[in-house]
Amino acid sequence: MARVYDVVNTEKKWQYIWASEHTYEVDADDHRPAKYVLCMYPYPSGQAHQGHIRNYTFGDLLVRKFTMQGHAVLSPFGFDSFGLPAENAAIRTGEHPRSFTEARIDELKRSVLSLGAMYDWRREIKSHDPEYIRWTQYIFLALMEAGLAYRATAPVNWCPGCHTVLANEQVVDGRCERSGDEVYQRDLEQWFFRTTAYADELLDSLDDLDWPERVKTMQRNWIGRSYGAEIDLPVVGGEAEGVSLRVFTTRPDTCFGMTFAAIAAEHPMLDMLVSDTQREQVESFLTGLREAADTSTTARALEPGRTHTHGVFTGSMVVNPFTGGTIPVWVVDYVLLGYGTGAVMAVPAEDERDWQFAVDNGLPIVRTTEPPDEFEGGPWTGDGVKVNSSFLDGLDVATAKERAIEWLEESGAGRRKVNYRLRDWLISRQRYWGCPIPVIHCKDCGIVPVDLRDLPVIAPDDVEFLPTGESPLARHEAFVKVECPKCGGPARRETDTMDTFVDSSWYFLRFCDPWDSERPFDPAKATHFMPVDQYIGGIEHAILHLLYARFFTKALIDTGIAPGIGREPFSKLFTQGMIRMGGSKMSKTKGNLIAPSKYFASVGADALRLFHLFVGPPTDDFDWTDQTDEIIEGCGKFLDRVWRLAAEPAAVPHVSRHDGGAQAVGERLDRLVHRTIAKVSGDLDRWSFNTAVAHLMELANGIQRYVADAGDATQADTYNRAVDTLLLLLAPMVPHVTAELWERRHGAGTRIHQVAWPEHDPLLARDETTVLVVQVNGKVRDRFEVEPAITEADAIDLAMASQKVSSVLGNSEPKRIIAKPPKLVNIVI
RNA sequence: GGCCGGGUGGCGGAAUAGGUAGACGCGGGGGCCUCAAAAGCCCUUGUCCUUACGGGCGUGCGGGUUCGAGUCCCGCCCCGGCCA
Repeated sequence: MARVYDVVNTEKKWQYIWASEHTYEVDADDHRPAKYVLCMYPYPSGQAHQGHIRNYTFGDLLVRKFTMQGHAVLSPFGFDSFGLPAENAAIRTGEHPRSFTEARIDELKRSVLSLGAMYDWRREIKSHDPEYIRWTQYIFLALMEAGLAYRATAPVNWCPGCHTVLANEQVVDGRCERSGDEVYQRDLEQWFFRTTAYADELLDSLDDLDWPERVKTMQRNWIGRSYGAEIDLPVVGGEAEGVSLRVFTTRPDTCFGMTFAAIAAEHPMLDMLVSDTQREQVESFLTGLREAADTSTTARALEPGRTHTHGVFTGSMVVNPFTGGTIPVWVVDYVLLGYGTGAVMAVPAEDERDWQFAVDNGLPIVRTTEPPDEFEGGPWTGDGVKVNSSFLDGLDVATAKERAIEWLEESGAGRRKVNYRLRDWLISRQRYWGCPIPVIHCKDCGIVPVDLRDLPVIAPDDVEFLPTGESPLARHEAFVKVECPKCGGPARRETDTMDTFVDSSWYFLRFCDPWDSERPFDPAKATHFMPVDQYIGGIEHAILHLLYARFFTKALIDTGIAPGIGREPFSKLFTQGMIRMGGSKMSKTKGNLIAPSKYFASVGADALRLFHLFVGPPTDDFDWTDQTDEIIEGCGKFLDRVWRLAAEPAAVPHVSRHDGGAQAVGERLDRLVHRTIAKVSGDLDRWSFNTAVAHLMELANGIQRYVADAGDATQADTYNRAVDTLLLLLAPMVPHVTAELWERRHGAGTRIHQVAWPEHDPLLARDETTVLVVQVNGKVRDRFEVEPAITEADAIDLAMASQKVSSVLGNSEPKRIIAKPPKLVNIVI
């Protein structure tokens, strides 16, 4: 597409100027009020994709606008550079993950620079940088000392072929996605962060965050706090006689309806509970489960539409402490070990799945809540009067719950209990390309932290990447064999690395002071910039990343690493929509990436940025289609039009002829200018970028119309005011072309992005006239141009005088007239 | 199954407090300029009826509230997300 200016060189010129003038580098002692705008730091996957472009366009718009509004905006950039793809590539091609990753960082950085997005590159962070590793490890040890990092056995997805743990995403149909081996659950010693210690705070303080409700709801569900009771059911007879099976329930009011107990297949007590007569049946049930399961941890949870539950009797009986009666214990496929105690009291009458199970297996059903009259049968989970429940009879559900818990605590059979769905965060990965966990295992001293002076622990480069999947570190003798820091005896270094979510849980704090060589960051500098005023990223991080980052912030405050900062890291969160193509998310794996480089080289970064801003609401997903290139070209054409309007101010003569007509059109343009300032400023504040662009297009149309209407009476000052305002309002969106035009208009060395954001004059921004709509029975019949201050009486007179109205009215008398001056008069007949 | 979004021209979308539905743009049609084309500029473009003037219909479907509903309420269909 032919353009009216040299797009590529203009953009290169300004990118060079901005970098050399350090405009967007800010420090903690800056006198201007601080703002912190942050886009989620990316995994370096090579050239930027359109999702990145969209993200950084939004971020840069805010950075530049806030700067024009007088703020010192902290706008850092970094790379989440540890992770699986680099390691898998190493196994495949033999290339070291470091060189693989750094090549991709360079590529991504080039895209970001070509976009003209402004960052304080002095602060750049890479997760795999030894300095960053040092402080990540330092924090790990601090959490360990505070009891927030601990070691425990946990069931993991184990691939026997690869000798490694797999993440749930790596398990496809019960098999390892790479080797194809059948995956099974296995217990392994692993490191955890005690996220559950903050469960209540993580949940409760969501209320005050200016985040999308959707994200807050997802986090609330993920934490999943529920109030109820824990009940001990004593086992009678058999091997487990005298032991109690502990169950959790949110419905202690239904205890009198408990007709059996159900436990998860992995429950540690299961073996003890299985009687000799039932052993064979239970074994075959468990084998069947293993075969049927896809092995993700939630595998056997009910899938949509699944109506049948399975299980077998264990042969053991337990006592229902409320009734004193005995009930059977069944092992079932619908109870998961990970939730509550891994065992539930089954109340078929008041729980969907218990009902289904009781019906399938002929177990008794006892209602304890009276369903409403019109109820047709099945489980009733709502409120109602308690029945068949001894001392609870006649109460409503909420009161009965309280009474039942009181009874449990008095009798010692149970206690009030708050349960969470949230688990502690398992951070161990049997991987090479991650931050090494800085501990040493000594036979005599146990787990010994690496001395702070010896940090960072860096994985050696000379490891073999073999397609076994086993961590290369475990086979590296020189790395593994160490002296115990405590006793000096022979010891083994930990070979697991940390989940990459650990790196991303504190990078926004390191950005505040990335040069600190004494500590992770200076708390005073962190306090100056934190919290992040605007955090921008994809909805895919709505749960884990944001939850972990919140956990870290709180934990770093409580361990004394970050005293003084606010307990919530991100005041405002914006989650942008996805770019899709052919119905699926645009991604490298799907091979449907549209590289931005081709646009940088043709229409330019400004046109691409304008397109992303203009094409729809930033929250919405966007479908990339055949038509998309035409829209991008349209954005380029608009910038050409701006260029023609703005390039040569001298082309418009100052004519001192003052005829009334010319003055009126000039005034009309002035009003449009001020209305546009008001609208665009408001739209940008509420993230309505698409309408902001539309209003700027209208302003450009208005300027063109002004020249056409005023002809040789065009006033240079009126014209120039309008054009300058257009450029200023466009400057955060399309920085290169506006910077160039501004310099041409105002002289060498002038910088549009250092000019103050325009303010509107409320008097001028007000409409001089407005359209009064006249309706008859709600149908529009006529319109009049009126003054905004028109009185109700005048409006009605005007309406009644309308020819069109009277022809519709005919002989009918108006029954009622609703007047809402100056917008509307509705005549009802 | 539950919860949360969403459904508006040929297309992306606009309508901030219940008051002109379709801003702005893409695409289409016509014109000017040109030897011609590209670019640019101007007009036009929801749909149906009408030569025209004008009128009917129209925001997923069916009801309702209201002087007035894309917007609020009830029921339903479809799409997306999250959770079970």
